[in-house]
Amino acid sequence: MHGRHGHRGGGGRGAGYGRADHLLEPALLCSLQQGATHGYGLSEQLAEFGLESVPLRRVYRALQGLEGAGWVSSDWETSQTQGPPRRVYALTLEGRQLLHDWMAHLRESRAAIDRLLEAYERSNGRA
Amino acid sequence: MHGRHGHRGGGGRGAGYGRADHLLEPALLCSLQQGATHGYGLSEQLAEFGLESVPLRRVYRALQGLEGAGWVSSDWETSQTQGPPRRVYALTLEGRQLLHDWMAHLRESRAAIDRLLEAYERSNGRA
DNA sequence: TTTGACTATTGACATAGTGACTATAGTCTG
DNA sequence: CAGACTATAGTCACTATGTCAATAGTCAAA
Repeated sequence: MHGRHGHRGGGGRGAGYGRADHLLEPALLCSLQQGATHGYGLSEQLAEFGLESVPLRRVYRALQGLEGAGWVSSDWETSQTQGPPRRVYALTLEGRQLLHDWMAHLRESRAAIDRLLEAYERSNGRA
Repeated sequence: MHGRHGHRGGGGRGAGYGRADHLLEPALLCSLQQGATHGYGLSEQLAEFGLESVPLRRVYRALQGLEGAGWVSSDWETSQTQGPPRRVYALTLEGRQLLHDWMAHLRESRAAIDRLLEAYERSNGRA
């Protein structure tokens, strides 16, 4: 049996074994924690996390997935835009919980990376 | 095949956002650095890196991919096994270089995770 | 010697995730 | 009006992964 972190029913994203998986979704949720925004704007905020080169298409898809799972909700904003209508996303309560869990998961990922890095330097006889 | 891993040289390469991805391949290369082994054995060694729940099938596939790219090489070992013949993998020189690059990449991933974790704790008003 | 547990690798098919290209459409500036 | 920028989404091809199962050798107990 796999030690997956199975909670939250949305069948979708199977993070599976991979400790150090996508940073995109957690980064989006983290941004949304500071206030609702639309995908295009979020895409620009990703630079803060070093995710500046994530394709826009992927940001939108991630948001659609997050919404499908109930972790964010969206509404159209038709005025006050600098272009066509925007779909503005907001964190749901469940999303807030997920974000919390996700952060714990990331701490594990970081620990796994550390173990690997240490093993490399050890067996490498130091650089 | 495994398109990515544009690594080495070209600063460009599509990466960038995919920071914290697979630990499996680097972990395999890291293990192989300490001596050649077969997939089944490697699969057991993965526990050291916290990757105990990676499906065997995936380990084999990863090794096939690594070999296809020239980063490891393999030979059959028919005697001295505790079962059927084993395919024993060894790091190539290119694999050694890749491992080095990969570790640098992992340090970046680690930093990205840190940034995210910090942003979370900051905007979260601390837990 | 047959059975079952463990070792060991791989094939095949379905499905999920991604990249690249394309379509649509509103706003703003000149 | 043209053209740049804002803003979101469809589609298709390719890749990665999950899952089930096939194959096969060794070893120890019944």
